[in-house]
Amino acid sequence: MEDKEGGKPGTAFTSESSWTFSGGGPDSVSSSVNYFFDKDSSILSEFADIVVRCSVSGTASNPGGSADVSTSNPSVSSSSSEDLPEKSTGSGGKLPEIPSKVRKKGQKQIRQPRFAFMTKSEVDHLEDGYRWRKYGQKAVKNSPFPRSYYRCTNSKCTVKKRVERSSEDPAIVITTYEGQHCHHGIAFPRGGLICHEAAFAGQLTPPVSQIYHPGVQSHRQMPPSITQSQPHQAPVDVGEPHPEPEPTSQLPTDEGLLGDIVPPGMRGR
DNA sequence: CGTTTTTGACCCGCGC
DNA sequence: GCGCGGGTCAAAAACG
Repeated sequence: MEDKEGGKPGTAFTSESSWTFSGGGPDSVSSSVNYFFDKDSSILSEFADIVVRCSVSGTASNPGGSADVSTSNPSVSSSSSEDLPEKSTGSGGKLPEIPSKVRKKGQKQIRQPRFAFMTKSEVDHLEDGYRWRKYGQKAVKNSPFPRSYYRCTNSKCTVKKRVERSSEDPAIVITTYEGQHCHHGIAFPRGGLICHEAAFAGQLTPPVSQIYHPGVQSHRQMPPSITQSQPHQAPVDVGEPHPEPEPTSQLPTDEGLLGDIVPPGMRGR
């Protein structure tokens, strides 16, 4: 599967996008964003340190994204920061000899910085510039949609990603990144670099302001990312495969979305 | 042939 | 203490 072209996955959104970003944990979440999926918010808050909620689309329930963002909320959990000591991600755990897998899980793995955001997209797996390998899928209790677990293909990188659809809105994809990439991005054979979004994903720690890079698009060298049931997304397209990052205008793909996620306030900063 | 996806099973943490 | 839900691993299959 590799890449088929990352085509442009979904893109149904075009209208305005409203973003709500909250950093610093649940507190902020509750305070700033709540108009869209309450439930989700709880979920997100659960996730964690940073939660970025983006609702794109049509519903436009948002007044304009202009503001709710607390703006600078660099409070992005400082705690998690830094690189976590390492996680072996459970993988290391499975020792063939040990009857009971002693995974890190047992040790209560250290919580890695997590970053969750919601995206309205048809595809579940959003491209962020990194290569991910799916290692599991599980049915979620409250949602008819299964949750997929991805891990960065870089052997040295232990970043994980969780993708699930909102039970409230199937169109909303909740992506949660966990951990930080220890590599710059993937240098795909095609020669692309990584998009900042990816970086953003990997740097959950730093101030959000840096996280978002609207201008950056990606050169999708990654697989379409359609996982699971979705055979292939409709060729929506809007964009061209040009490697040149566009100023965030119309981001055709999810990645674009990511790039677009930047709340107005943040962009400036 | 190599890599990724799929699927079932196992284990752990938490709540009741 | 038991059950439920969530998260991860591993083997097999599929795909490029």
